[in-house]
Amino acid sequence: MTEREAGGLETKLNELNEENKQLIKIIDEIHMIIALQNQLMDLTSFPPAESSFSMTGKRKIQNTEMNRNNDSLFDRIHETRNQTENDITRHSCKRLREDIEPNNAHTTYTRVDASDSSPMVRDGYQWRKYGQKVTKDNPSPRVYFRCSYAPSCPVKKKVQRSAEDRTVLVATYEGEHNHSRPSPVGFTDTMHENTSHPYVMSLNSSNSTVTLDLTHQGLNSNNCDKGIELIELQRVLAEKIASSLTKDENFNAALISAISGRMFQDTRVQN
DNA sequence: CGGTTTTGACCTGCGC
DNA sequence: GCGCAGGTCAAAACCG
Repeated sequence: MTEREAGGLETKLNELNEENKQLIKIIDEIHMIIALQNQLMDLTSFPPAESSFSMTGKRKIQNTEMNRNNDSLFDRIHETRNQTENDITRHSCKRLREDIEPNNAHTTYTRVDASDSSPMVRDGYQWRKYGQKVTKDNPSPRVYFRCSYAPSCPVKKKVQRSAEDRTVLVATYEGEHNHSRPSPVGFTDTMHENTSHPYVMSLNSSNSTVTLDLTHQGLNSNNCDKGIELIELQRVLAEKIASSLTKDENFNAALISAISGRMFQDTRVQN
């Protein structure tokens, strides 16, 4: 191989690396939108204040605040969605994470191994257990966690297995972390959790675009049974997406290039 | 030894 | 006022 050919290849690899980074960032944005959508679904699924749903005084206050925040959350989701669609089109990589950090209580559903008795939901943050209680409507104990950064960080979460499907962990988060995620390791787990809500995803492999339709809100994530259905929906969607992508020659070529580029980069670092 | 987990006791709100 | 249920506290045990 001539020096000129090697230089050309290296330039191309660098370009592919850059494109790969942009794609990763776009995927991050998509997951952020899904997380935001989850919050919206949870908020909109709360019963109205005058409903017969039994709540303590604290819960009533929380609901009032949540309803007040709904309009602005709708706007933010719409705005974020539009921005991400534009970003995908032009391969922009502006991050949205700081803008859409959750500010209210929200619930996530996580499917776990049935043999796994641990109530831990890995979400990248460190938690300290401070209580456990068996509730009336569920034989599985509800476990209470506080953020390890407490008392400076006010975030709490409750984790309980679903009464209907014990392979599903229902985690309810309250408050907002006032610090950065201590470790990026758990982030993919969080994304996994946060995909357990309805959305319509379509793939256009010919021009390498992915479109998320977040307008589909026919399902209510507050209902546990539907939460489980959504997990199944998510699984089917993921399979279809994977199937579509692996059949696409352009995607495969890009993936191979990206991986080989990364390997080349690692080799250079080691040298 | 310091941080975390366990677990029974205690507190609070709500319905009757 | 009483009982119930959910949430929190705090001392002891545990662990790295």
